[in-house]
Amino acid sequence: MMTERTGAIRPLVCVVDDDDDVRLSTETVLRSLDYHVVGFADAEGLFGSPLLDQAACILLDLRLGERSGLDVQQQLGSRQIAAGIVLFSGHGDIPSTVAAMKSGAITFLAKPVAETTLIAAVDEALAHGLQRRAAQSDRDAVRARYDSLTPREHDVLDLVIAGLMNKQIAGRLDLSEITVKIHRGNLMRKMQAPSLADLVRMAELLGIKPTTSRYDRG
Amino acid sequence: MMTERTGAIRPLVCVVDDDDDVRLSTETVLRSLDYHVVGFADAEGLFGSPLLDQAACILLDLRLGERSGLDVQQQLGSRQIAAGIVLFSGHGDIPSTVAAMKSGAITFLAKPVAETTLIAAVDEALAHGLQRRAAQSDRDAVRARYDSLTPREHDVLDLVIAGLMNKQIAGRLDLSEITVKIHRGNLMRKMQAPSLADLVRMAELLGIKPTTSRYDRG
DNA sequence: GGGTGGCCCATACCCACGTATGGTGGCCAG
DNA sequence: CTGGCCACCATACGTGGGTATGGGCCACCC
Repeated sequence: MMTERTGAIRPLVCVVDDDDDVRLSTETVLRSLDYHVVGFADAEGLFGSPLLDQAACILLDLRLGERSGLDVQQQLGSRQIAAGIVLFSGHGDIPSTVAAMKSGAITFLAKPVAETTLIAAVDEALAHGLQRRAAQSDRDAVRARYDSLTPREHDVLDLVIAGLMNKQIAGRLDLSEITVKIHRGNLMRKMQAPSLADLVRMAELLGIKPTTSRYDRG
Repeated sequence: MMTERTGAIRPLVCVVDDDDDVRLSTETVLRSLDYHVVGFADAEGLFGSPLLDQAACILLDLRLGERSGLDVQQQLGSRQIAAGIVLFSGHGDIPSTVAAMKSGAITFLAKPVAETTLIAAVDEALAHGLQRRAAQSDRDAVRARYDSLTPREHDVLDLVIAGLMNKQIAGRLDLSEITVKIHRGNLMRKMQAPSLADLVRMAELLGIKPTTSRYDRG
């Protein structure tokens, strides 16, 4: 699956809690089990850290000063952070739990958290985070190749993955068939697609839906 | 998207609660808003009903006599019921909520449920349920065609979607190239795939991963 | 025993695909 | 203004894909 190995990155766990006692003790527990842990007292610290992009698991307190952990979670999502997120709280309620889970949290823990429970949650979050990270780096690589295509190549790709023949593509784009062939050959090379099947899967990965399809006009 | 229209099915909402008062009042509220509702006092009633397959939304009490609503939810999942599931409970706790959401519940409501909250949850569950139902019927249709293939056609399909040329497929399966072409033509017809691109997407839909790929042996 | 269906193969033909070679024109930046 | 990139097109050739025609072998079932 083309997983990325950027010089043996140890999976990173971020602990975000404004309560120093809770945060530090959590960090200590995890470090004793050989996890790579970084703590933050607030959301600003987390978002300001260059380590954020390496996080594979983020433990997030529901109450972080003025902000809600749910807001932070949303923000992590919009920043494309591919980490498994675990929320925890002393006064957690059901609506918060539902909101967190809907936004893709791995789990929601009630303080005080038993050590075994914590470990299980972290492990699960790490697994998800690493998997998401791998998937995302694959997708980014394909996306980069896709972005390197010229506008015309994009047009052709779109119709190619719709299953149209070169002749039909030429008709749609008001081109000669030979020109379509050239664009097609170029985009296959640029996308590094060994075959049409691979190209279709790449397009699926990028969420590119084929336009109209199968209706030709000579 | 090939959505199925089996004679104007009105989306069905199932209410499962052993408390008659709660169940009946919920039914009444929903019916007054023109939802199509059926109530059940226990899980046995639900699973025994022929209406279950038509359900697009299931409201499930967390406590159903001896059984947990979570068990029922699991069972619904293993029975391939494509409905949006909403759990609700008077004494809901966070672990239950997490478990429900992990299993794909739309939301988890605490009793007593405000009417607007209920409606919002039902609408969301219905939307999910109907979408899942449509997706599932599409997938089932493709699956049926896939199952109609002969073993040899399965072999060939597998290598076709891996992007191999007929010549390479013939080598792998120790066949003549012409035989591969025949199988290929037959499976394209049986799968009702207008093009290779569509075949690849069908295979993706069925979760068929291409074997090895791109390594030939002359 | 004859029918059905799966599996296999050959020749032959046509079309689709890919690419090489060679050329035109537009646009923009150095 | 020249070099580079994009877009466009033509002829030509080789290969890949699809299908028709015709045939052989085997297993299973009525």
